[in-house]
Parts: sequence; structure tokens; C-alpha cells
Amino acid sequence: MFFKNIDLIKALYYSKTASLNDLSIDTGRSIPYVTKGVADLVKLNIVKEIGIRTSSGGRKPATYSLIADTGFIISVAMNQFVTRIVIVNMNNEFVGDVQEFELKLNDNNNAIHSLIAHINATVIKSGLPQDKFLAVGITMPGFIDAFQGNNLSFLQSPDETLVTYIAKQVELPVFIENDSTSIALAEQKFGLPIARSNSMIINLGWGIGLGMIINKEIFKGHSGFAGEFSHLPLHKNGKLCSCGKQGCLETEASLLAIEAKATEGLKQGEVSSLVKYDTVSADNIIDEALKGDAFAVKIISEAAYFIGQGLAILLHLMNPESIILSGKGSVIGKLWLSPIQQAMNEHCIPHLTTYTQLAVSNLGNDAQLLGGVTTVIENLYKLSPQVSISEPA
Amino acid sequence: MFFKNIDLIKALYYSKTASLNDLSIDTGRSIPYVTKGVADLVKLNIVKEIGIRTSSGGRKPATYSLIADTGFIISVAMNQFVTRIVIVNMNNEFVGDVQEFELKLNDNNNAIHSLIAHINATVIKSGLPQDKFLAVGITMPGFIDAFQGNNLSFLQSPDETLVTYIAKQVELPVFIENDSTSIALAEQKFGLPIARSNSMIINLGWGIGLGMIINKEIFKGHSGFAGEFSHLPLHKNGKLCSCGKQGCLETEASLLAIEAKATEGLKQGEVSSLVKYDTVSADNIIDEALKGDAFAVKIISEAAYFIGQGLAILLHLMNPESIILSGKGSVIGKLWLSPIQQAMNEHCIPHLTTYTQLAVSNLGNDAQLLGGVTTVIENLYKLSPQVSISEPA
DNA sequence: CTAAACTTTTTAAAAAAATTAAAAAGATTT
DNA sequence: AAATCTTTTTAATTTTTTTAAAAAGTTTAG
Repeated sequence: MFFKNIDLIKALYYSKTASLNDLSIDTGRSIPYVTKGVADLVKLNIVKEIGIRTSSGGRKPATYSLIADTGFIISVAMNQFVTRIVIVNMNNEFVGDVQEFELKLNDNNNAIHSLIAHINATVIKSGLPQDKFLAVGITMPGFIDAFQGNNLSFLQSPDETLVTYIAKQVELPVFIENDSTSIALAEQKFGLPIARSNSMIINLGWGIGLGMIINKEIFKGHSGFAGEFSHLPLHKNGKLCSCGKQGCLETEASLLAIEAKATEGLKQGEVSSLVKYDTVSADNIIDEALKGDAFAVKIISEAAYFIGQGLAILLHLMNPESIILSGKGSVIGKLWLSPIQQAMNEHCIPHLTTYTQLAVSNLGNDAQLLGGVTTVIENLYKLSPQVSISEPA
Repeated sequence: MFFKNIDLIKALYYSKTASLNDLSIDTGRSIPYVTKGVADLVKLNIVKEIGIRTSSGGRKPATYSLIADTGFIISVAMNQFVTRIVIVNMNNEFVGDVQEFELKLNDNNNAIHSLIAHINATVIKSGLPQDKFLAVGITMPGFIDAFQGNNLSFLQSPDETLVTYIAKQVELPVFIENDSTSIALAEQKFGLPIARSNSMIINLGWGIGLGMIINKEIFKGHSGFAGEFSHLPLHKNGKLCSCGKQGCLETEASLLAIEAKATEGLKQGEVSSLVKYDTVSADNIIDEALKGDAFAVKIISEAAYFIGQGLAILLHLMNPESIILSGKGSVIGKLWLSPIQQAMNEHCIPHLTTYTQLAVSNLGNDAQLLGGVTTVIENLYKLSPQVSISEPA
């Protein structure tokens, strides 16, 4: 589709509209370089001039944007139980509704075929021609080798990599990324400005994921295992974790642990509006906590306090500009905030917490879907140019 | 002294001798650029061609080095009780002996003047002319603002910054850096190759310092507080830490804690060769442990195990290529290794430890002195050129 | 209210640096 | 021993940045 000036397209995608000056800063390239590049992109009908912006005492700059329907991205956000799919245009706007359906990742041989069928259905339903789609960005839990395109934990594919397998079936390029990593990228690119440079982004989900933005880059460690926040050995509770170890943070603080605690509490006769459910799900607890049920609030607060203890450790080591609560659980962000802040204050050296802002994401449940988009944008340079080769004269 | 090509000088200093190709890789600049730059430096008598190196099937490259006596650096390594000074040439060789003297940092109004006197004495004793010295690199504990040149914990100077105050008195440029940070830089530049890109460097000293190398850069966090390993809240022992909190790692695992435990143990009647000392110092414990004293080995092992517990957390979060044990305490590195490794294995998710190498520094007690040198080299670009301005024609 | 002074953006010209291509020097293979 | 292959060095070309100048606004002073 486009081969040159990928860096300009990336910067324009993330900023939505920008002046030549903005683009020069965002890409780290000189103004003449950017000027030439944008002129080329305008000629190719990929970028258009939007208009003139106000200025604070000087010439008004021309501003540019990507043309919305130049291309479309398919974002697939998976968790252990549910998958969502949405089509996104070049102005980062959702096109059509978000498709949501159940898809169990554990012990499900059919998962990969179900996923492919849903992606293909989405393409067809959209009515858009196949060649308008740039790529599919899949985000999901598990240990993911984004470079090779494999998930070592879920969705094994025979012989070839997961990404090539799916790509063949959907006839589109496919990129894959870990859910927490993708959420961190989404927060960095589309979230609060304090998440841009040095930020710890917590994915409150079935586990407790962490994506680290260090010096404006996502950090994955030497072999891709960095950010294993969920398995920090902080508790002497003897509870066995899925990882095989005991006392991991997630045995006390994940949504799964919260579900288990609620079920156990109700069995012990706790008074709560949760009794009306046959089996209590995390969603039920969130709902009732929002309505003010004391028991639901209490077990969430307890979990939050443990997370805050873990964050205190993160603060000592990383001294980030911000900690962002994101992911599924962040829709009840306000409920987590105060016990987390309290635990951080209690466990940090004096004044340390004053240097880090704790905030709830403004992207809510869209974070992972936007993360899938980011995954595609970051890999744009890998898309082979579909050149129509003209005959030599 | 030299204004252009500082990047080449830096690369040459760290590699000691290098071909044009090596320098191109190390500096990230093109070969023509490096070729031109080195030719200029040779003309200025800063660099000389050393000879021709063997090659694996191709033309033999010319190799270059800095000229040893072009300039000299004064490195000052301080800890809570003792300060060391040495002069280092442009080939990273110590010139003359390392000066060592007692200098208490706590509650000592005279500390700063004593320090200045010793630096000046070193200059005079060397017999080298003042203008041959490039700068003084001071490394010491405390929270240091390297950019402003202040130490917020020790050596307060009135009105002006610590660095300007000392610079005036010694009539040389002065740079300052935190001891653990400087040790990490020394390990990265002069130590084991596994410490180059992603490494956690532990400074086993009166506290337990940490310097983090992330993506080939030292990482200090958003406001300079990153790497507070010593104060990780890992213990529920009720012991008050110097930071004002309770249960910090250093209350169990620093050399100070080890001293306290030994003294207490002897009072309880432990059998040990340590009984022969009036008051037991960390050095005594190290000596006797090396000689095989069971009690000394035991309390060091206990501390090591706690450090290993802390390192397990670091492994989960950072997934580094290596962990390097450095600093004063690393001279008994072998004694720490096995309990640390054991604690790491016990507290990490399965297989995680296989991705990180644990090693003892090969720089030993010189690490901090070399760190002072690195501090100067990294700030070389700040040295104002002493140009002899010629009259316009 | 208008002209001068100041800011910011855009365009143009010059300089710097990187990329590509070619040549040189040596090691390895046939 | 000649031909082939590697690596380093030099040269030519292209790309990119830096610097300077011009253009288009805003703000301030009289």
C-alpha cells in the first residue's frame, strides 16, 4: 500500500491531526524532510490537509490528517473466555459495532477455527473489499513471541506459526501481541499524557498484567518475560498458583481470586446482594460493588490493597511518572484507587509516592481493542508493498 | 581540549583499541564519518594508529587507540567511612597508587574540606601539570542530582552547588554520581560482556545498591529515584530502617545488618573466631568467612538468601540478561552465590532463572573507581573547549 | 488605529552524513 | 599458483540536516 514514510504515517495515526512541526518533533526528523514526505503522501491520496490551526503569536500552521478510508485494521481482543472484534479506520475510529462472543482459550481444540471464522465473517459483513484491510491485530493472554508470531501458552498451531496459519485462512497479514503489552501501548499512544514516557500500566483482568513503558518504549526484557507482576512472590498464604508456585500476588488479587473469595464468603453466610446469583462471576461482583453492596466492595478493596503492596515495590524499583489502572477491571477504577494509594503510602519510603501519579485509564474497556490497532501500526513497515510493476520502457 | 568527535573518543576509551569498523558499530555512525573523524584526531595527537590486526579471511584492519598521556582523570570513590583517590590515563590505566583515607560522611562538617585537600594533594604529588587533568569524577552514596551537581544526602555546600564549590577549590571541572549508579556504568563499560545491554548490578556495600542497565542505558527513573532495592518492603521484622520505614530489605541483608547480627550472635555466645575482635567490623567478618569460620559464613549466607529473595522480584519484573554482584562485598562473591541462587530458584516461576545469569564482578573493589572515570567520560562533551582564538585575517 | 517588533511557519540554499559502488588487500579454495 | 571469496578502505552519489531567508501572523507601543 505505502512503503516509504511509514514513520510519518505512524505519527499521524497516533496524533490524528498534526502540523509539519508536530510531525518533525514526533518523528525526530528535520522539517524539510517531513515537508517533502507529507507532500508525497498527499499526492498518493493517503494524507490530506485539514486546515489552518490557531497560533500563539505567529504564522498559523497547516494541519494534516490521514484519509479515513485509505485502509482498515481489524482488531481482535481476546481473554480467557470472551473475544471481541472491531474494524478501525485510519482516523482511529471504530467502523460498525464491536462483535463480542464467547471463546474459551483453555482446553478448546476448536478455538483457533472459531476465531478464524469470526474474523472472516467480520470482513464479509463489513462489505468492504478485502484489499482495503491492512492487517489483523490479535491481542491475547499468554507468553507471546511477537516476532515469530506464536503464542506459547494458547492456540497452538501445527507445523507453522500461529500467525502464518491464521494469515493463510483470513488472507490478510496478521500480527499478535500479549494483552497487557498491547494495553500498555494503547495507553501510551491514546491514553493520558502522563503515560507517554515512563509508566507502569496495570491490566486488571483475570490475572494482573503489567506493561512497562520505559523511556518511551515498551519494555519486554532480555527474553520477553519482563513484567511478570502477577507472579511476584509476595504472600505466604500457601495458595497454589497456576504457575506452579505458591504465594503469587495473583492468588490474592486477580479477578479469579476475587471470584473465589466471594463464593467462599457467601458460603460462610456473608450478607450480600450477591446471594441472588447461582454462581458468582467477576462481572456480578463488579456490578454489585458499583451499586454499593458492602461485601462486594470489601473483597475488591482487599484485593486492591494487595495490588498496592505490589505497586509499592514497582515504585521503589522503577520510579515511574505514572501508574495507570487499565483493562477490564478498570471500569470500577474509582473503587480500587483509595486502597491502592493507601497500601502504596504505607509501603514506600517517605515522599516516594509523591513523584508518581496513580490514575484510572480513560480508555476503559476499549484499551485492548486499541492495543490491537497499535500492534498493527507498529508493524506497518513489515507489510510488503503491493506494487503494480510497470514494464520497462 | 577536544570539542568535536567526542563520541569517537568515548568509544575508543571504552574499547581501548578499535578498528574503524568497530568504531562505526560502537558509535552508530557511518564508516566514512568515522574515518574522517579518526584522521582528524590523529592529526591532533589525541589518537594514534596502533598497528594491523588479524582478520578472518579478508583485508587486515588498522587499529587505533587513544594516546595515554593526552589527559588524566581523577577518580574519587567515597563510601560512608573511607575515600579512595586515583589518577587514570586515557588508556584507562591507574597512574600511581590508589590513595586511601578515612573520611566520615555522617555528621562531619569538615568532610568537604578534607576531600578537597586530598584531591589537591593528589594533583601536586603526581607532578603532572594542572592542565593535563580533564576533570574529577566523584562517586558517593546518597541521592545525587548528577545534572545539577548536588548530593541531597551528604556534603551540603552553602549557596552554590556541591560541584561548583569543589570545582572552584580544585580548579578543575568536577562531576558527581551515585556510587551504585557509577558501579553499574563501570560494569557495563569495563566488566563482563553479559552486563552490556540488560543487567541488574548489585552494589554490596553498607547498603545494598542497585544500578539498572536497560536497553544499554543506565536507568534512573522519572525523577532519579529508580533502583531503591535496599528499601524494598519485604520483611515483617519490625526493624526500623534509616529511611524511617520498617522491614526494608537492608535491615536484614546489608553489611551494616550483618555487623549487627554478628555482634548480637557473639553476645549470645556463638562459637566463632570473631570473638578475638573488640568490636566486630564487616571487614573482620569477611576475613573470617574467607578463612572458613562457620558462624561468619552462616550470617553472610542468611543475608545472601534475603538478597536472593529480592532478586527474585527483580527477575519477575525486569527479566535481565544478567545479575552482577559488585562493590566492596563482591570480593567474597563466591560465598554469596549459592544461597542467592537458591533463593532465586525457590521464589521464581519455573524456568525464569534459566534466562538470567548470576555472576560476580571481575572488577572487584576497583569497580567504583572505574565508575568515577566513566562519570567523567560520559560528561566529556560538557568540558568547554580551551580554544586559543586566532585573530581574523 | 497603525506601524514596528516579535513569533511561528514555510521555503530555499548550503553543509553534513549516510548509502551505494568501486577498489584494494588479504585469506581461502581449487 | 590462480581464482574466488572476505574484509577493509576509498570514492561518488544520494539523502538528510543545518542554516539562512522569506512569508504570514500576533502583539505591543505610540
